[in-house]
Amino acid sequence: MENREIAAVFEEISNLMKILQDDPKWTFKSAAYDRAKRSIEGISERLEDIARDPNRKLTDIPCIGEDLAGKIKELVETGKSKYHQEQLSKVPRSLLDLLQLQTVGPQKVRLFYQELGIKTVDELEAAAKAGRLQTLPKMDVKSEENILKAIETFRRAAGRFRLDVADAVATELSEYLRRHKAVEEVTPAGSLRRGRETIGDLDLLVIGRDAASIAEHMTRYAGITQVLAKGEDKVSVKLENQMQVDVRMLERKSYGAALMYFTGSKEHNVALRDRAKRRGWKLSEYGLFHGERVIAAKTEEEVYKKLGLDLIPPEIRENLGEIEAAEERRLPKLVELEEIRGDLQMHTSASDGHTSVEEMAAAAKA
DNA sequence: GCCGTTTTCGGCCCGACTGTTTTCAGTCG
Ligand SMILES: Nc1nc2c(ncn2[C@H]2C[C@H](O)[C@@H](COP(=O)(O)OP(=O)(O)OP(=O)(O)O)O2)c(=O)[nH]1
Ligand SMILES: [Mg+2]
Ligand SMILES: [Mg+2]
Repeated sequence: MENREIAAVFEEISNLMKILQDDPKWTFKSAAYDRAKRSIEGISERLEDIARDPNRKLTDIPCIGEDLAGKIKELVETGKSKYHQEQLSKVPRSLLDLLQLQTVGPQKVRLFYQELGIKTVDELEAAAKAGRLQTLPKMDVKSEENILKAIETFRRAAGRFRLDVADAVATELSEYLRRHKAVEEVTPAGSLRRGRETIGDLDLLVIGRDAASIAEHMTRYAGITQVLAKGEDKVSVKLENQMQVDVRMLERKSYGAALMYFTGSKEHNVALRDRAKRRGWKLSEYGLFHGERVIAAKTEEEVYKKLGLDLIPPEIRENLGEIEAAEERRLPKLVELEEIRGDLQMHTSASDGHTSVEEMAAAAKA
């Protein structure tokens, strides 16, 4: 069984828990399955190999404890997890699709299912078109329209974008934003700044004087098909190529804390905020605070320093040990673009090449 | 369900936007 299949099972368990809500600690357990899923996705080695190796421990993997190690073993050995199957048997599996829709979370999935017996996206669409959703508590015409839009988006299933594609869009949008006179600085953040291979959406941090007029400027960009949300501090839009763009406006005095927040990852942010909290402080996108007093906010380096950490490069901000390394001043020195002299790839007779490693080496020497 | 320079039990990040909330719930970043 492949890692991504195991991750998919954990994701389903997490989502089923949110829908079922029959475990008193479902919020935390669901989050634990989520973290385990993300942790597994970041591992290059096959879990199956670790599970079968008597000298290795699955519990050495972050966010995997005794229980989840057992479930991984069970999945590797039998291809199934009893607990997963049990949870699946309680509700129709298609409810998991509903949870993928924007503006539809666990509470609404439960509401639609319990009140109207809605099990599938098609059934939800029919109910929305018939105006049956707006009669429900916490619902109205607008949220019903939003759901119909979300269903359209879901059917087009944009998926994730390659880093270079997202980078090109970010460059163009940044140029557009900078044309507005209230904009002082635009910094691409999120998974793009972390240099991930694929990008789910574009996150742009904008420093400027007049957030409201910047938001207005953003929503007038020509390539926009839908404005998902627009408030005083942030705007979310959908572009023609189905890419979502989240634009967050903040003041320059918060630049460092803001960039840390918007660069993430989520897991890294949660770990840092927890660390601040333990020290009696509070960390948010506005800064690091002791009560009302600002301890640090202007630069990333200052905020990390006050937290007792060396500046962590965006590429490794995943809460997979980098915080401990930064604390002990043993962060790795990452390879820089200028240091890359070229790209070399060779196939030898060990796989599908024609000559042996020895012959290749001899030819290279000659 | 995981995890530990305050804990092996008892916590688990913090804030913006939307809708109708009249004091907040749900969803999302
Ligand atoms: N503190 C905190 N920050 C969050 C949370 N969710 C997202 N963020 C921050 C960190 C993320 O890197 C950043 C952008 O959110 P995204 O959902 O776009 O995630 P990201 O860009 O990391 O990945 P993506 O490729 O878009 O799926 O916002 C959260 O629940 N808490
Ligand atoms: Mg993103
Ligand atoms: Mg985003």
